[in-house]
Amino acid sequence: MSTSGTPRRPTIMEVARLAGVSHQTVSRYLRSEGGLKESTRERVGAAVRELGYRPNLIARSMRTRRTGRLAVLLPGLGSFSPDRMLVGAIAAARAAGFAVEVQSVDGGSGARAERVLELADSGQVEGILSLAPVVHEGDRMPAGEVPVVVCAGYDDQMRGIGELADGSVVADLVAGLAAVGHRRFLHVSGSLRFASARGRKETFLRTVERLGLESHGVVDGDWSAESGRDAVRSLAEDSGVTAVIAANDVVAAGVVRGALERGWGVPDDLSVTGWDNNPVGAYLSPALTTVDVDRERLGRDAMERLVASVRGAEPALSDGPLNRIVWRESTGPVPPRSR
Amino acid sequence: MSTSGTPRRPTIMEVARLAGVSHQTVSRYLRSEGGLKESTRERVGAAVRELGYRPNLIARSMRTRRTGRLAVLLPGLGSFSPDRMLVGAIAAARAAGFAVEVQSVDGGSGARAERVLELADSGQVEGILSLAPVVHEGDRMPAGEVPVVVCAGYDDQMRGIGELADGSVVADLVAGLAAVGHRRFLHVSGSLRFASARGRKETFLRTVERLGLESHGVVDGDWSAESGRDAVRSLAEDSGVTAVIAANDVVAAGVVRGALERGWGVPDDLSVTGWDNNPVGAYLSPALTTVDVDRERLGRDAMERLVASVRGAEPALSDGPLNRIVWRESTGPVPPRSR
DNA sequence: CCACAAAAAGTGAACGTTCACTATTTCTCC
DNA sequence: GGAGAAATAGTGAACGTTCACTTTTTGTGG
Repeated sequence: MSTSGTPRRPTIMEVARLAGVSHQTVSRYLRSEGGLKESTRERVGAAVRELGYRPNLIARSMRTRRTGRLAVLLPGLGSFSPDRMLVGAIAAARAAGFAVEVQSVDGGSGARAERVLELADSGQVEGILSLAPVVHEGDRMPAGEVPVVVCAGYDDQMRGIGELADGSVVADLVAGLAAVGHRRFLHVSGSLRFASARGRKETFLRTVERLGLESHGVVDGDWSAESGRDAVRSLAEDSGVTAVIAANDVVAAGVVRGALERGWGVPDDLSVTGWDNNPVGAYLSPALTTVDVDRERLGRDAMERLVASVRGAEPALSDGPLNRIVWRESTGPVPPRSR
Repeated sequence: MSTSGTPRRPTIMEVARLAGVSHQTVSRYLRSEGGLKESTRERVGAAVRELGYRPNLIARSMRTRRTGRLAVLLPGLGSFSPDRMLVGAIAAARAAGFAVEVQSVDGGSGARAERVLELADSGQVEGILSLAPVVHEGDRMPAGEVPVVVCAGYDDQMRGIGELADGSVVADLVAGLAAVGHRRFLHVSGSLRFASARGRKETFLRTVERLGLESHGVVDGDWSAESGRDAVRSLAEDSGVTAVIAANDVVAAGVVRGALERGWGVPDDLSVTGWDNNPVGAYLSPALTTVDVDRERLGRDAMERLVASVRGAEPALSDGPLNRIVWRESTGPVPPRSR
């Protein structure tokens, strides 16, 4: 316990005095700018350590007009759960030397657009990453200064990462089922306000066409189990559908339930796939075939794009598989007599 | 598009000039400090609007030595998923006028303790909320200046909120099962580094004792399905256990699986309860009895404690039920012949 | 109408750093 | 060893706000 009231933190000036140099030299030392004689560097370093000096980042921000802070926007409500993505995004930001300010915005993509503008305008952050859709009305785009990256959003910016990667796996899913005889498919999509939902839907349709299969169509859902259950309920008895690609595991759980309620066996009469690898899905009966997504990497990649954009550089995106199909019991060969 | 390069933002000085007052008067206006003549207030307001002036919060921070920012620490890895809590915490912080900086820390509680110290020391945040355990080695507690609240942590600070509330529901769960005849219970806990896991365990033991029931003991798990499955596997044939309280839904799914594998019916031979209300749990067979937790409120309450602590006030915590038992198919009356 | 108090407004410095210069020291080469 | 260049170090101002005062204006009672 020190005896004085508040033990004011030492400043660059005090370090300079102790080291016997000018404050500017200390400043250079702190920015590790080079151009310091070895002996000087050591003296300053010793002074810094002796005083326990730590730079005042706010004062620095004030002078440099850079905050070293990026904002991440989270959807406030709803089933979309960005946890792992957030962790990945934060890790990437930290690795790049940025702090992350997180905001969560209730309401739809319009509300988020408002917040994006507000943030861009505040001068508090150097870039903005939104993990949910953002729609800008008319010309009210954010001022040119602050880059914005939207993940799972309307913007096309993520197309190179999320959508295509997503897509290829939907294609694999369909192809894998086709390989065991399935010909007629149904897709229950997620909320189409999400790029991920749109991407999966489009890829589904493209793949079915490309492989010469039949689509019984797409039911536009909302990521809920109920939407999956309803989709199966409203299927005609003679629809001929033998495989359902659900938007995620929760929807798939609803599809399975709906099928069982109609007396259809899964996978004996109907194969069902999910998405997300919800740990509980492995314990459904039948255990759910699903897609394990490296959400952390998804967030990391998005953040890397943002950082690159802030710095005016090219993003260095990671490679390797982002999604991995986990085949389990809810999928199987097509039934002998197609229903 | 303006013709100049960067359209520097207007400062308080320019507002003052336009309004024909001193910069100090503008400053007073901005802080809505009162003591301004109505006519003056209007003139300044008009100038602010005309210039589109927005205060430079960094400059303000520099002078006031307050950042208006709180930090939230997230566990980097592991099954613990703080998403809804984070959303709640952020909402509460925003309502109180604070921005939130989120950090995620890989590694154990020791690593988090390091980060807490680093943050407390940085002068960048006025308070720290950790959503995962933090253990301080020896005397290296954070400097007195910056309040720290640990949610789901070793600290006793949350006891009034999380643990007791949790506890009461475990008691209800056990009592509910006892009411339909169960006498001998097993608890599969979560990782005991989490206060929530410890709280549920303690309450389980206390309740069993209080109601004059029998505990077959507690298996210390790690929130994983495997730990639940193992717990059931290693149960003696004649253990007499008819009800298992699992730490969460994933563990419960493992317990159910383990029971079915041994040929025990759920709930005919064994009742199983989970925790978290994982949406997929409703579609397990049997559908999982679980506890629906208002995680958002959990986060909000924790943040409210932090804000109160920063301001030296008493926290205004919300009331109403935090947890709600959802009875489903995985629980039922005790089997006629107790195994 | 004046003395005095209270209210309103103004003045200059300070917060802790970096920027844009200038001054000094050190090195290199003939 | 000395001129010139390069490396190193120093000086003062500036970033945009609020703090701690001081000055001016307005209001009040005798």
